[in-house]
Amino acid sequence: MTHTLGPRAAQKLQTRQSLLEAALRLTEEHSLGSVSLREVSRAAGIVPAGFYRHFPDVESLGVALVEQSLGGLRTALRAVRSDRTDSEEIARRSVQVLAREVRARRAHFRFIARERYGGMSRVREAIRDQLRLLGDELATDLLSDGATAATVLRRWDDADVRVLTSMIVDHMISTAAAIVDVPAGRPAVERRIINAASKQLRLIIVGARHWLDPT
Amino acid sequence: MTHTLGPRAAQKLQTRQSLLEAALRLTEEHSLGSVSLREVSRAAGIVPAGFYRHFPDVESLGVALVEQSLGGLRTALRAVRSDRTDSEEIARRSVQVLAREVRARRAHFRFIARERYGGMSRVREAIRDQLRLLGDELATDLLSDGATAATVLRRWDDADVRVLTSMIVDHMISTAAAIVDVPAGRPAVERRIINAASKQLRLIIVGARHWLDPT
DNA sequence: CCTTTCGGCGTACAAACGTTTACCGGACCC
DNA sequence: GGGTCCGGTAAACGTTTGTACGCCGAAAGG
Repeated sequence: MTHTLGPRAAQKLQTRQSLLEAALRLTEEHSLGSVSLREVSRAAGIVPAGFYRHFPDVESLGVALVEQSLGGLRTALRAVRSDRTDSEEIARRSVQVLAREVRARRAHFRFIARERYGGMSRVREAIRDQLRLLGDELATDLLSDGATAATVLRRWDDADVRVLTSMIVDHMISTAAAIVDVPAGRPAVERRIINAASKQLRLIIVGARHWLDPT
Repeated sequence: MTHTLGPRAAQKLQTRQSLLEAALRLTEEHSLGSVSLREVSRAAGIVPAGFYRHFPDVESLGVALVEQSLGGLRTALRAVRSDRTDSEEIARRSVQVLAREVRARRAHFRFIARERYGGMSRVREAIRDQLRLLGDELATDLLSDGATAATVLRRWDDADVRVLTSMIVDHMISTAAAIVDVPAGRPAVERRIINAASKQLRLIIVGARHWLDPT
């Protein structure tokens, strides 16, 4: 039901995408708040006034960027979890997929890490919303019928499950930020970070498994 | 051995402090990178040119701010851990102290959260160094003679201990960021965050305790 | 006491900024 | 085929920016 758009709308979308990519490129150096409207327009190859044909201000462009970035991660992670149910396996694969995603779209994740706490308020808000969604999806997956984690987690309070999943999501984003921060072309350092992240995630899982144990 | 300074140097220190506080106040709205030299000078009550008498640029001011902020947290946490040795107790008290510190110097922590990934490179670097120190101190405390955690952790690989402590430090900063993000005057929300953070920290501890368990 | 030091002031300037306004030309629609 | 829509352009505006220069007056120091 996607109406194929005429050359008109297609060209507009493409320019919009140029703006998004330009902003992404520029945020590798300073945060979005200090990227000027003129700067991003220039990098996208249009005149400053043209910017307003797509976004009312830079902040709105940021919100669009958030949705594009984290939306992609969400669908990627959903795919990972759909075919496997063992929690240890899910953990290991999740970190792998995260690392792959980060490598494939490094600038996107740098942007998210940058703006999560540092950005303008509407951008921060958009990120928080997307991360909440990520946590919700993780929770329903962990509680779903096939999941081995479900046998443990079903004995938990619902709120506690959310505490767990939000911790996992937080850890995921921290890991992404750490990977992004590693200087380009140092695979050894990156591997060390991924290794640590896997251990940390497994540690969370072990903790969850023994959460209700006596002593 | 602290030479009491004349009115000359005292006044200079005070102006410097005004600059730091002004920057702290301004970073509640935008990140340091988009705070202009003129803006912070104006807020501190001096003329733009006077700024150069204290810092060569805004970034250097940021580095000074990092040391003041995280230095304070480090000494506060050191005090907490020195008199108690039970890990569960340490965990609970650490979160309490963190919450107290955050409440007492909210702007400082907002600044750290903001700039940790979003800031200018030298500022990010300074934060990373301070957090590494925090992790190191935590590691030696946990391995020290009196600590109950030591009986478990001494069986670990050193690198794994560092993986654990860096995770705890990360979690601490995330918690601080979350507390800071809560709209002012909503103690219920803040309490919920602190509660969740305590549970998460305990979960980490439980995980660590059972780390080497079979299955 | 007389000189040096130095934190802060005032002025200046070129550059970059956000935003507005009028205009162009090709896709769009009837 | 003719009128309308609309993405992009060009020029102009008032502001704010970073940085440089010379000056002042009081503390510091011999």
